Amino acid sequence: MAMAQPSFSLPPQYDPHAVERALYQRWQDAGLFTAHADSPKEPYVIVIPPPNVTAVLHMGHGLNDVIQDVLIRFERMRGRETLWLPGTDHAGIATQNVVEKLLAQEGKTRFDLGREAFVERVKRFVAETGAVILEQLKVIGCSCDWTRTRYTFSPELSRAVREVFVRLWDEGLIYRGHRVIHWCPRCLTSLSDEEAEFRETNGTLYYIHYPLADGSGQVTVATTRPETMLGDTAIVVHPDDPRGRGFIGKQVRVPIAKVLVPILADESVDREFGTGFVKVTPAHDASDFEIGLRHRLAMPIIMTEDGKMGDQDKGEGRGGDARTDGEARVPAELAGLDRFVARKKIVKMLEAQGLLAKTETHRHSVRYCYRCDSVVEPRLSDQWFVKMAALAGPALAAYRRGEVRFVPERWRATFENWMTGIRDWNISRQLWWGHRVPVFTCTKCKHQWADREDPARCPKCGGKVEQDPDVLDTWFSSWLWPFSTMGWPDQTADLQHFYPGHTLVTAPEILFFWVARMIMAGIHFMGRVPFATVYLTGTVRDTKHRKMSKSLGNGIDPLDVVKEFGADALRWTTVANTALGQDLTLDPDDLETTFAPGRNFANKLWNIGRFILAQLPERVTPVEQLDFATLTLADQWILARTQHAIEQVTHALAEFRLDDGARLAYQLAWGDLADWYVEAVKPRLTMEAGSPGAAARRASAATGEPGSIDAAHAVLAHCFDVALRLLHPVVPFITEELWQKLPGRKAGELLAGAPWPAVHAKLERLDGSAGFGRVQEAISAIRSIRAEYKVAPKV
RNA sequence: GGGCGAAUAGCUCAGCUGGUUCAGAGCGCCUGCCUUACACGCAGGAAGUCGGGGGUUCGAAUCCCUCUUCGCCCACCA
Repeated sequence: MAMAQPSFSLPPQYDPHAVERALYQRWQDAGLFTAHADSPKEPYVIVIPPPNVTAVLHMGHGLNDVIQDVLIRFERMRGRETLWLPGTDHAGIATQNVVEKLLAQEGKTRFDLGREAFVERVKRFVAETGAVILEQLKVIGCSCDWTRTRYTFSPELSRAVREVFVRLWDEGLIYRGHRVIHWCPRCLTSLSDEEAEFRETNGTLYYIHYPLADGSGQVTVATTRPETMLGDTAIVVHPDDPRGRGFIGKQVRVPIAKVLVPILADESVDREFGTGFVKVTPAHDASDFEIGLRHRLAMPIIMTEDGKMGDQDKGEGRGGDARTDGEARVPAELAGLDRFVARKKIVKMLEAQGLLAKTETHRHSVRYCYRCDSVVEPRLSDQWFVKMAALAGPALAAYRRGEVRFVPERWRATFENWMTGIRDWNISRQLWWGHRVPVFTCTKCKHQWADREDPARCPKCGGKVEQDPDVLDTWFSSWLWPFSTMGWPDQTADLQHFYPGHTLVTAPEILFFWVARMIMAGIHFMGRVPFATVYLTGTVRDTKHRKMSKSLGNGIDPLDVVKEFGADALRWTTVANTALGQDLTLDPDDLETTFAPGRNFANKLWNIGRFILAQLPERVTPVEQLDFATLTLADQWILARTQHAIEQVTHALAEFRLDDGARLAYQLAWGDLADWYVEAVKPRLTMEAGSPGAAARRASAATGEPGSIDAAHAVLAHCFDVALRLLHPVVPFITEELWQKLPGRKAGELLAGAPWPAVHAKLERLDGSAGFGRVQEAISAIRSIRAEYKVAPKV
């Protein structure tokens, strides 16, 4: 008796490339990603952390954006009006650097072009190559609302930036600060505290003798930056330090600079460190600056903006010993030398003069520019600052009222710490690429104000007006992102409907840069925290636990992975391997091991689908309409398992435990449905055709029970359908492709827009006796014995 | 100097409020299978004193203390 051979029209191997692009297009054409501000549905909003316009997709984005997409797709299926707002950041320093490098290849600098032409050049560059990354997000399946793509430097968002600046100005929260800031001698701009990152560095501690002016001896100081001695205007010692006794009040001669400076008492000196005597360079060290203020010291700048030794003594002194403000602090032999070259030379000079006491290796934290890795040079300068205490207070209060929470929770302490000890924010950058500081000064009456529009002349005296040449910190536009993207300051429908949003997914590295500031801006300008939950991801690392980075060359290109394994494989590995907030370790040298599991799983689904689809008739009875009395133990078991999985997966995803959700759904599809149920119903399904009586009821080989083909079809269709829905947020392509093929599909119906499965309580209760569990145990035991005694499977 | 995270099978990691889904998954390894959905597969199997040491408890991978080793963040480490 020949069995009917099921004819499978589908190939046995799933080919992601054959379907991904078209499916994405279908989703988009169906308008599934587009949010509607007039929707009666409850909104669910995520704003994307805008990647730099010059960025190309790396695994960090991959992790971040896939997590966001899983959440968005989950909530979309749960019936929320989802808005995932995409966009890019103009990335002031980063982008300017990129274009400057391009210019350098032509042998030019930005100064050769001039400001206007340079900005035009950057604009052109951004227009040509910018937003590549947004296209890449589509390749990995991100369901962003592309009708709402935003850019931090667009006219609309620039208007919001300007509005915010003017408001803060009018509130007195922006001021001109004269102090030592972080200066990047390569980028030629100031940096905020956050942009000057600490890095442990092996340095040298130089002990240098400073001879007393009266020739009665010398004091010795320790410094890691001997070149700054040219800007010394005092030596300080702790007032209670016995070593200082007899020295305080005397003068020393600063070697090489050949100026006289006083020895003063200051309580800030740490008596445990060095010699107890500290050289004070007020213009080139933040704490020395404080000392300088206390003692009204002169503050000569002894370096040029690009980090070369140069006599730029602007006579910043406010009293003090005016005689020490030498015109020639920088001797000719040092002038023009790079600071590190000068350091070596100065050390040699000191050695020659017998003034170098000793050197020690010294490991300490040095600040580096976060964009170009240059050693940051502290430098006295005038910059625009935002008073942060006024913003942090209300934000912290809202946070403590529980209006925003962090997952994982452990970030609480870090956040609160920073917020309570917050420092004013240097927002001016000496760059050309960015929002121009909207501060205007009358050349005639010196009236200074911030304006929403570019004024033609001074409103007070009608005099000529000059705009501040600086631009704003990139993050000064980023911190407005949750509402500037929705049309603020206009009260748009989007703003009213979609603000505040719900979840922010981002890397902990930008907790201070961005997240904290968004919370402050949200509270200050909108009166509401911009999101209820901040999900802080882990970091993507290689197997040596090094952060993946371009410079280390240990990165994985997500697009390579898509090419080789498919987008779902990339997403699967990413999601299934990242427990909430834990780092994601991937092996760049073994993509096969890293991404094959996802590819294999997609293929498994494909084949479960092939099998089931080959069995199912045109019309399948909905499970709810089955006569439960006719269900076999296996039927009951898989139905109950499926309901249980719905509960578990839903709970896991709602709690941001995406890895659990993914694994639970995987277990349902592969472990339960494929491994057990499909095998259990095979005998029922593949029996002889043409005998309606026998076909209707026949013993199931697994349980010895009767079972109808009808029921088997219904159960298979139901459980597979549920599994596809549960898996869709994680692996959207393969699930959509298969779901499309299931019987009863209406035209235009898409899984991406289908409802999330609900638990049928009736079905869940079916397996009360745990009957099939015992069958499974028995079968496993028999298989063990068979394997042990090498019994052929068919015997 | 302060804070945080990690240490579980050869590898990468789960294990959420302590106890019948607590010793798990994937990969790798061993044995047997091209069983008419899938060898990107199926069945079976070996493999961990849950970093060390104390403690709380009737009971701890799970809670407390401590130590060790990695890693991260913060701090005016001249």
